[in-house]
Amino acid sequence: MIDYNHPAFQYYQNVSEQCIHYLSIDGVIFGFHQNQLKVLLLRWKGTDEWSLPGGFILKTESVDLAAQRIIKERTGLQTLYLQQFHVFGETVRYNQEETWAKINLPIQGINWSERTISIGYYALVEYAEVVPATDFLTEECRWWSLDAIPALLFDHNHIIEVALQSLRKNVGDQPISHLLPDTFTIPELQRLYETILGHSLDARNFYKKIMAQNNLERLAERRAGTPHKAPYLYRFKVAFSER
Amino acid sequence: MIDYNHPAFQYYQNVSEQCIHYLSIDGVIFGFHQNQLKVLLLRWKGTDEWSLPGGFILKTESVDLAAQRIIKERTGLQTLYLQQFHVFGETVRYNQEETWAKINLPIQGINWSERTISIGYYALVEYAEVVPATDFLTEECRWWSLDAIPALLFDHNHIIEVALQSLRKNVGDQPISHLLPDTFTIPELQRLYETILGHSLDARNFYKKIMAQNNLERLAERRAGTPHKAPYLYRFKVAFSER
DNA sequence: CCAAAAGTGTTTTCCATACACCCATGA
DNA sequence: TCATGGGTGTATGGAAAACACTTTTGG
Repeated sequence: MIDYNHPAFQYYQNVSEQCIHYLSIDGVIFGFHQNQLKVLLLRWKGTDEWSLPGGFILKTESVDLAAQRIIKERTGLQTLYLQQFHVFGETVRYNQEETWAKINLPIQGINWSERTISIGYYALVEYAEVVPATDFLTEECRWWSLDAIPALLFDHNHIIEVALQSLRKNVGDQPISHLLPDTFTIPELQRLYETILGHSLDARNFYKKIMAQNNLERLAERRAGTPHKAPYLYRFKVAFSER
Repeated sequence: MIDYNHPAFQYYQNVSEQCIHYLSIDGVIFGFHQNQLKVLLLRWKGTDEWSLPGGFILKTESVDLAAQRIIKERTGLQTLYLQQFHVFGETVRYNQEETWAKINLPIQGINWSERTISIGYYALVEYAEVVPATDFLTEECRWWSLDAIPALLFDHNHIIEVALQSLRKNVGDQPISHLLPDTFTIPELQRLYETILGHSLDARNFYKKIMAQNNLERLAERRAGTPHKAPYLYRFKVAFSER
């Protein structure tokens, strides 16, 4: 049952010593590219199975910092906007046998998680700055469009769903700027809101509302290389983007 | 250091075996009485120190059910409206030595929590139905008005603050009816909203807004025994209160 | 009759929505 | 020149806010 030479064995042994049992973190990393909201997913070694990035909390580490560490490792980012959004605490969150069979790991015999309570965090990151990195259990890390996400391992489809609902509900408070590059156009910003909210917005009303907040400054340049009329570039005013 | 005969020792030994380490639940139980928002607090045996009710999660129990169990034990209620609102995961949430000295318990030597991550839940309950009950570590359980809460043990003042912010933010979605008795008056309902929101409301606008939701039915009777004009009694319509 | 709270309607303001035309650009 | 998306103002409707007087009751 247990392959003591499997790298996962060593990993879980370390985790078992240094981390808090029964508890994990799952990260829903949102990015925005080509007018689509994306999440970063990992493909497990030797399989076609995908999951969210996640990890465990060191006994000496705050939960927020654990989430940062875990997500920094997958994105290469130094600074992160993170938001805790839900604790998934059911005793049976998914079919364990089925899942372990899928990921082909000899960990069902290890005295680690009969169950796991997961604290969900979502991150808002700038797509272009992310350098996706796998961990040693996975062999591919890449962005998926929200509307094309496959059936994931564990209950991760559900977690993404809850993360999105939470983001949607709180979109007014959140620093959406983190999802965008330094400069962007108003139509791009509108697509972002539309994708998060899940419905289209009126361009004129959107423009008015955004401008009323007085958070953007228009640059002299316009976006070059578009097939049509070149849109102006904007940037979040510093006081705002520093939030 | 360790008094093996102390009842707390036995308790923590059981907890240590059956419950998840490093993790706890704290409950902010909101009630409403005499036009004031209240929370249920516990006084620790032989001290003047108060804290929120809390407890631990059985290894075999879902987090939501653990919260229900813990709060049912302190309130005697059979049904509860509960809302998970935040995870408090700092490594140092309060001064442990100081706190343990205050509560006068010989648990600092027990191999239990170097730290505790706490999942915060708030409950909305009907004040009059609650029969406050102590646990074996405490000798008094009673309601405190939100604006008269003393300095509490642990970081519980902070937890209440965060719970209140969360309730305030979500007040529109929450089943406020759980905080009220079966029948109540419009001014009472208004006081409740005012207390949660932290500012006063215009009675005429409030009346219009509440009535526009079409959730209340006016009863034939009025509230008796008031020193002034007797207000009508109302009740939430069944379809609404069943939510 | 006086003090205090209950009960109620109208006006105004503001925010959200609906809506259409011209402009710039690349193909 | 045409197709496509960018950029912008005005008018309307509905919700929220401002606002005051009459009614009821106990003392």
